[in-house]
Amino acid sequence: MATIRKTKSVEAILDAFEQSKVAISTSELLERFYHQMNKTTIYRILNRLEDNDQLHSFMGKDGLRWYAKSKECTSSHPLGAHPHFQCKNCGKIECLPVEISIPSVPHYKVDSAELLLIGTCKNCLS
Amino acid sequence: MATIRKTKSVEAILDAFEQSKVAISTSELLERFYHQMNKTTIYRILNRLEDNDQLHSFMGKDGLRWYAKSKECTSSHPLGAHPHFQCKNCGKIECLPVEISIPSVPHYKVDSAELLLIGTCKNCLS
DNA sequence: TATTTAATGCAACAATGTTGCAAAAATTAC
DNA sequence: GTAATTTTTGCAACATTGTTGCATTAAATA
Repeated sequence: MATIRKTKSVEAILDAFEQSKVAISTSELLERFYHQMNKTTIYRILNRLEDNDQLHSFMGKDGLRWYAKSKECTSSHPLGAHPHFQCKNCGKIECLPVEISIPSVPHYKVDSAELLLIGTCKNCLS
Repeated sequence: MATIRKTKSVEAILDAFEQSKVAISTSELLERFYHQMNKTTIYRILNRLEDNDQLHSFMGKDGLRWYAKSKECTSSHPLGAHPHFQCKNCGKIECLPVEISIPSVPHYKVDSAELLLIGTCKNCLS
């Protein structure tokens, strides 16, 4: 695995994730960093950070790709998967700090799982 | 809910799902029906059939949208969700005939869930 | 400092999906 | 059956998301 250089662009993107408690969609990242760096660079940095396990990505209900920083828990569990929660109202996605048990399927080899819960978040309920 | 007319295009697409045991990605549907109907028509039929609960859709790991016919089980369970299995090797996605229990999250209202299992399918294992 | 390696910008492209509008097809009313 | 209404379709144009090749720049190493 090639090492990742901490360039200004990489730092800026990593910083966005440090600041954020929720996942960030690619489209928001594009908007946010469009003036600082080329979109190709944004995509490439996201890919690199995901390859490097610093970020993880998954698809939202609407077809957007979302990124969030990988927490410790991710690496400590081989089949480690935490669910994501997408709010129908505000659209935000959060990583839920819960471990889910991945069902096994007879005759199939299951490596990983993605669970997306859809509903209304704490904020939008009140 | 507006009624869906069973035009030739609609019949052709529904037929594809009757024939298929696995889910079908949008890109495959586009390829398959490109010569029979316009791509706008394809997208619109898929949307209509999903609104009508004849098909359900979900996102694959790679960012493609997949469709499969809704089985009886879907409507009988309000939170009804069956997991999907995507094979890393052949790329196919199947609906698993298993019911999953959707975890509840304190302070959140959960309406539905999508579970995508990723691994190697029966076919590719042998 | 020179050399090597990784990262970036840019332009072009590809795939997926949406929109408005006019034409065609299917229903319904008469 | 014909006319009026409603739904569906085709088409062109557009928007968004993402990728690729290549030249350039920046960072790390020798």
